[in-house]
Amino acid sequence: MELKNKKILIADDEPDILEIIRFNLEAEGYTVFTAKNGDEAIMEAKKNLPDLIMLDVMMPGKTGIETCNLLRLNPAFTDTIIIFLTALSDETTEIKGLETGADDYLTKPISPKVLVSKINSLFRRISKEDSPVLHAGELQIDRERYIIIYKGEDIILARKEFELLALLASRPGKVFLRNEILNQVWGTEVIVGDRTIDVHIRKIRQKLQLDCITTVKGVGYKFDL
Amino acid sequence: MELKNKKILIADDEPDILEIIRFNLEAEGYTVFTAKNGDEAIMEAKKNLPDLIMLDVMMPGKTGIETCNLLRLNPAFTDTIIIFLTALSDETTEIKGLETGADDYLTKPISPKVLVSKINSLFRRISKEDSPVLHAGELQIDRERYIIIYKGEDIILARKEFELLALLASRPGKVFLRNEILNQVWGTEVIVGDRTIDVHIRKIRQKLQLDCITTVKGVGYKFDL
DNA sequence: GCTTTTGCTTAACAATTTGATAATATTTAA
DNA sequence: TTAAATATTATCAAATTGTTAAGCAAAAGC
Repeated sequence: MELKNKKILIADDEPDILEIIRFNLEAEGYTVFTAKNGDEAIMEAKKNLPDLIMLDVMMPGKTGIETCNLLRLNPAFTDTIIIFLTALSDETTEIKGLETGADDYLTKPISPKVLVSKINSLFRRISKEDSPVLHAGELQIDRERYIIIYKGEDIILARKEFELLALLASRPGKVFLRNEILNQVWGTEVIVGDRTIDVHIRKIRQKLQLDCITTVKGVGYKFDL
Repeated sequence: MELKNKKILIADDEPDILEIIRFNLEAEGYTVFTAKNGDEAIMEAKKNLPDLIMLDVMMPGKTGIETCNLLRLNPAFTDTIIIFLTALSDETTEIKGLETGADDYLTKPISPKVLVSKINSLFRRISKEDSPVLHAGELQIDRERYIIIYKGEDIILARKEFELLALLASRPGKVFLRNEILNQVWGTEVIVGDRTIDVHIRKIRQKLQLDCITTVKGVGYKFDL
């Protein structure tokens, strides 16, 4: 479920719409934030730095278009995907032409399937990070295909091993404390013994045949090529 | 980057614009040709038979609109996608209304993201209308006739089996979470048991006699040839 | 209208993989 | 050196998926 590392902010004045969209996108594995109006959307955007922002065009206070223009003024949001939600009735050329700084638009009523497929395809086609592949030297970590590629060879890791390696490799050089690792890979509720991490680290080292994980005694582990 | 087998011709008198567009489209995997004016565009079009032609409206000599009209007279270009590039200032009703024989238009200044997404979506629209057949290696999935063709043989799958395979094959290599599968194939309202997906997967594997679906334990399934 | 077939789901069980632990060996830093 | 931390290994339980058969409803034949 937490496979997609993408944040989406939705702004709409109708709570029902917010919930429907939230439900469907969370089911897809996205992290969802919501806002009731343009001002709130801008605040949330600055706070959470979403990868995609969905703005209802007709909102009390600032319209979606005004909100979009304000967001685009901020360099932090030049690369953010912005899409509009519009009722069929106000589907003007302006929105159709996407001259508003938005990347796409959706018409209400929203079909969950269309919503999800559009969002997915936007991430797939527009996002600068087109593939969810993490490159670290000769090593590629493909979250989508759930495989490791080392020198062209596919290496298959079990889930915990994969998540653990992906975490470490997400910030090469950074030392992850054992606690951080436990929280990120196992979650906060699960309690496992002391040696569990070690065993998984060992399996990764074994399968990769590559000395890329360094032990920092008394502290944690780090990934380095 | 995936290689799209599509040719795009761009005509604009400003070399900078040509290069920006060329760069972005080539990065997307398109093959790009350029022309400095209307006459050159017509020559290049005849020579390379592009799938899409992008014409600046304001060009010395023939305007983009005149060029478009001339191209449309030639039967070779009746099915070619033609879009206009226009500055906001000369965004006349004529262009907006697309009464010119063009399929769409883009306004300058051009956002690379919008450009790429528009081009992609135009191709997507056309290709979907053209053939609802999904090719994946030796496998063809015909959404319209609801059949699978493998090495020339027709394989008939039941509806759920078909939809499941079509989903997985829509993005070869991508691991679909069980949740994603349930949402896409069964919908969000329906609740089915744990083993339902497995049973359908098994039937597909059985009927296809082909090891194309890989289990990623604890994660989901993926299609790979 | 009745029967047969087909498609879908479920349940029960088998097979497999994964992950955690314990026990032991080894390494490291003070 | 020595206590603490980590590595290694084997083992076992739990989680996950595979397989099969059966039940039922809807569709298709007769």
